[in-house]
Amino acid sequence: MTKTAPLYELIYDLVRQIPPGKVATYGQIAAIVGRCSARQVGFAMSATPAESDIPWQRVINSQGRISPHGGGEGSGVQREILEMEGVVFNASGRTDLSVFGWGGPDFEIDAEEFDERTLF
DNA sequence: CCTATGACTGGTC
DNA sequence: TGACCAGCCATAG
Repeated sequence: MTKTAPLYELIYDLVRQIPPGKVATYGQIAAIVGRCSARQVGFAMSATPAESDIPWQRVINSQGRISPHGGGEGSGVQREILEMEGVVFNASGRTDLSVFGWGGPDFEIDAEEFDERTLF
């Protein structure tokens, strides 16, 4: 850890604000943070231990699908958690971001360049 | 400082 | 739907 707060902290804090039954995409998180791309979000998640209090399972890719980051079964567990939260998956293992897509922590965030929040 | 890498994204076939 | 290509940015060594 360096003296400067790693981008992870910002992402973690954001992920923690994701309500149950909702899912956010890497691009969405990156857009809210406004200081990185989706890849950094995924990288942050990889650095996030499963034992943390971070609902990393609520962070999925833009395809509304869970990223097969490790043992394929691991992603299966992630799906079960989301289903338990109230998220529904299709036969293809995808979720409807139009319904379960997270609209952000609120309509505002500490992001400075968060001008175009007209996504929804 | 430079190189390699990654749980991504969007477009195209 | 699934596979391939190129661009993206931060972290680690």
